[in-house]
Amino acid sequence: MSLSKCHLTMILSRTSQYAIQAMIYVAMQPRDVVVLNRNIAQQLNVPAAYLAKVLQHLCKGNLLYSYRGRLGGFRLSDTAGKANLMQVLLLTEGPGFAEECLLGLKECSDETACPMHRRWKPIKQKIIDLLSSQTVEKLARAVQTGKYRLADLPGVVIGGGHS
Amino acid sequence: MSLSKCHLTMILSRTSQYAIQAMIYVAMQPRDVVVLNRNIAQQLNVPAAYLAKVLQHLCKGNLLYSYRGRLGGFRLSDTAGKANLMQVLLLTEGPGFAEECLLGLKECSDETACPMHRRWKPIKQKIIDLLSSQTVEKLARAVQTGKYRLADLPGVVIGGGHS
DNA sequence: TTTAATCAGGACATTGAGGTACAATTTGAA
DNA sequence: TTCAAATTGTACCTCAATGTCCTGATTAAA
Repeated sequence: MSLSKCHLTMILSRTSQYAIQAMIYVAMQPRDVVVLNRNIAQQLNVPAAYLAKVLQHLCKGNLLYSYRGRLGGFRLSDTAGKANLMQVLLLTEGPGFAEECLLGLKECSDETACPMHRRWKPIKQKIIDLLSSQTVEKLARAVQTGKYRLADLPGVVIGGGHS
Repeated sequence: MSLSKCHLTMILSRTSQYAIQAMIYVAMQPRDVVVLNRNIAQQLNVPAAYLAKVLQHLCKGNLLYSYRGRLGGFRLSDTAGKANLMQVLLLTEGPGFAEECLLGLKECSDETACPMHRRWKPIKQKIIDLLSSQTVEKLARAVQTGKYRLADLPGVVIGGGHS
């Protein structure tokens, strides 16, 4: 019986969580600093090889710039600081990830709804509003003040790249 | 690259969705009617063999009674009508499924929080409140009025068991 | 020009959720 | 007593998400 031993998804995939954490971490660095995948993975305590793929994806979506070769690494794209979490999730979860019916019906709209639809809709909207209102920059600053943590380790360090 | 082709989970696993749908469907039947797994699966348009496992699980959690042999089937347990969705999800998602940090941190509480914690917490509470307030019986009645749909097919039929 | 460091990308391994198949068991009815 | 119909339980299959590994391309510095 493989039921009820679930991985506790609740909204965001592991991939999306890594993506958001990484974006925040990169945004915490000075703008002229290029950060290594290795350092990001270390600081966030996530698997480096997998994180590399996620970062690659964020590059394709123009949220990060990557530099190859010696002294290479990643840095925030010019517009990424103002990017909100919905924009990040658009890349990692795919478009329309917030459209789904709570009970899984293929058709579930105001016209033809599941019995949870009416009460679920405003909550879903609140989630979307929250994710849309939080920018990468804003979250990075929140962590820098020391009030919040990013990784499981307390006190994520600034630096770990080369200028 | 297998990223961004996700299955659009958003909160509930397929298993949980099946469980809730099935509970509502069974609750729509007259109390002395025993419903066949086959009929539930047909009406809800979900795979019967898998649904059987989910139902089995709901029996272990005392939300359903099952009767074996000829004229066997499932019916609501004595208390299940008053059961709310959190109680169903407790079985399918496991305990503590609503505890997790949005960004995936192992440690994320009021004392040591991720940068989303403060704003996420009230929304999570709203979700929990909603799921706690909706009982199986209430949802079943809502579908019976015809205002809401349960399955992808419009108009789920009552009956399909034997008394 | 060589070398070291870094990302890019493909191939592969692992894991768990979702799904299928079938034998064992129980039970009502002929 | 026998049989058919039903659940139970177990074992397996499939697939996508996650994670690992390795080779190649690229670049700066020695």
